[in-house]
Amino acid sequence: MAATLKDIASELGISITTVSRGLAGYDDVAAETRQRIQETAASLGYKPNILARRLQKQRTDTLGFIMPTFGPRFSDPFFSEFIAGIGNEAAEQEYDLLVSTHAPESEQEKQAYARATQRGWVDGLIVIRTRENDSRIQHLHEQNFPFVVFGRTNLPFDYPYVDEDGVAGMRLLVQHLADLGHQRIGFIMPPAGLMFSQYRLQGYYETMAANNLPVAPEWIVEGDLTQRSGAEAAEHLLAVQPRVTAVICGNDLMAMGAINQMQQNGLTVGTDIAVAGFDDIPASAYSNPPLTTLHQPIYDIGRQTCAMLIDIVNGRAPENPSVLLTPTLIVRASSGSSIL
Amino acid sequence: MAATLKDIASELGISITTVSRGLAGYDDVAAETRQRIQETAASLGYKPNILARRLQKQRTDTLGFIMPTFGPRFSDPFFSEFIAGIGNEAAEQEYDLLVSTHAPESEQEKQAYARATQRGWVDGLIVIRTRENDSRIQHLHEQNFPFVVFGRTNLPFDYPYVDEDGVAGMRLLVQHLADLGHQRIGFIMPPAGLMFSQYRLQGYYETMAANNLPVAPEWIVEGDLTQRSGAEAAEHLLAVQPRVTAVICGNDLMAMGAINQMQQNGLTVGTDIAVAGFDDIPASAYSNPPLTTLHQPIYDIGRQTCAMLIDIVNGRAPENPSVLLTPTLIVRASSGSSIL
DNA sequence: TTTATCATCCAAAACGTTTTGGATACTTTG
DNA sequence: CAAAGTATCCAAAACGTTTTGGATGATAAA
Repeated sequence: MAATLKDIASELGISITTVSRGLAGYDDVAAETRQRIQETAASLGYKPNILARRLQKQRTDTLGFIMPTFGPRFSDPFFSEFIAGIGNEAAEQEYDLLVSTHAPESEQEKQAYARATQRGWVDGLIVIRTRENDSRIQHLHEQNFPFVVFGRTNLPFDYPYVDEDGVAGMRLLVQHLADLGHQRIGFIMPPAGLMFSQYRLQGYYETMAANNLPVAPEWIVEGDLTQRSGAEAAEHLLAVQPRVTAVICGNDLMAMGAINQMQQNGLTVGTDIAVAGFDDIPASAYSNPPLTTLHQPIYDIGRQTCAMLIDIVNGRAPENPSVLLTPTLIVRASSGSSIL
Repeated sequence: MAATLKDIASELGISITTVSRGLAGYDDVAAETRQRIQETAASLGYKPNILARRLQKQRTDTLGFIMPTFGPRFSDPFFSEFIAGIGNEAAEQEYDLLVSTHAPESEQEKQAYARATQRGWVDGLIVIRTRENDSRIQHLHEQNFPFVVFGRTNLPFDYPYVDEDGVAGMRLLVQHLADLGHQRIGFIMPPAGLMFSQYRLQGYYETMAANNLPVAPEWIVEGDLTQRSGAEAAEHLLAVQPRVTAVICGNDLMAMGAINQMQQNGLTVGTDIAVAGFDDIPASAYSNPPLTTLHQPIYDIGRQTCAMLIDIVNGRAPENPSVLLTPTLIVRASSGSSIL
């Protein structure tokens, strides 16, 4: 059905080699011959078979991205934006992007990584949402398979990564609230197994201490990054007396859940209680009240991560294999004004 | 470096054929031989080369999905959820998912579709956000390339699709508002080029007429599905006198932008003015006020679309190649109570 | 005239798998 | 004992490309 090099060659009565080289633009084929090759190729509707080409070239020109997500009802806008970032960068550099979703630490996830490191699947992988002693990174490192991580982990070897400085980010948030006069500041933290939770928790402790503010253990509640868990965590937090006057949430989604819960409890967010998020997803500017948060350039991080991976896949050393970005504080109404 | 069938064969002093068939589980290889093959394969860390296998089998076991998105700052949660749906279904049926993003109707998008229909790229494509005389569907149909559409278009041939009944959906929304006593109902519609806009607009007109409610042209404003455009559209709408008492938005994101804008203008949404959205993204339950909207099971639609495509790719006729789903109305506080 | 250079072409190998169509030797059946 | 069946194996072709290492004849330089 579909035309191959052989079809063009026999149509023209020349060799497959010449057709291939003519199409590829080598200069050892006469201009006139090339012309005829191109014409026949066009008239036959020739399209190269990617698989054959890839098999021969021993590379897939494809990057892989395995999203670590829970359950079906899943729609963190973070992922849309991140995929757009890596996808656009990949497309510009003529790479394909293979995407799959698996629950973190699940058997399927392990299998997906095992498959991905098989020869011929993808040339490199992007890893996100790092975990403690991240088994994925361990595996990729052992297999000596090309990868770049968005995030860091506590494994005793080097690997290329892009990450935001979670400690610095939390410092900005806590300091902002402390400056407004808050003394009892709660923290709805992301899942403890995630590395960025640890950095943010560390930043929280450090900055509270730096301001001579005590921390009660009940002020720290763990969520799972969904609105629902934000609401539940807020419910717990509000029951603790004396009540916290400010709450920092591990991401914007949980912040929105928390705000909703507080409002249902009759509190006015921004006045009775301050709330801050983390991520600055587009929705955070349009929530009611608009959300104080930390801006992370997810799209750009995606691009940068992907660009770094493409460098590595091509054997080029990235100029900086350890990128640490400082997020910027976005103050909106949810954190209110000074309560002093 | 990596072990191949040839390595195993020469190690064992048997033929490649036998190794291949032994590994594949054919019964024309002795149990004892198979045993030895498996052991050597394991000890050599053999992993089949996917490309070679695919080239031989003449299929990629890969599905493609080209997201039609604008600009960089893009994070419609719709896409995360849809990708999770098709991704999980694909993974379960052992298919890979190739994802890329391109601006609708752009040159890159055309190229992406042209590439995707090349032999060896993907076995089938999923198309979403259908447009009038959708060139993508036209192209795929002409090429006789396997695809399934989420949405419909106005082309004069049949193609497999899953869609929600936009007319019925709008009927539910308009009727809900009409029943509450609203007579001047605005519509922030999605981009006119998208087919679902047309259905929703049609449902709007029909149901307004069915309730003997006049429609002023100024009540219909077009947005681009982002919060920002929802806010801008609301600004326009609020300037029209006599003011509308209710606004239906083409998706939840625009509804949130609109609500935000109304609140900035000092209106209390749910009391002074009613607002409804479309999609029921998770955030809509946690907005302030919570959003009346139409629920669409995006994740399930993704799964269903993908399952249908896999059927088609394998030459199985899907039992129902034209699925039309009726969304369900979710009433929350943003539409308020009766104003009569 | 001989040698070197150049322009143009191509046969064959290679990438790593699966499938086709037997071959071989051994066992069972009539 | 011959014929048929069975179990086990494999050489070669095929998938469609790119690359290697020349071959050929014409032209330019010595």
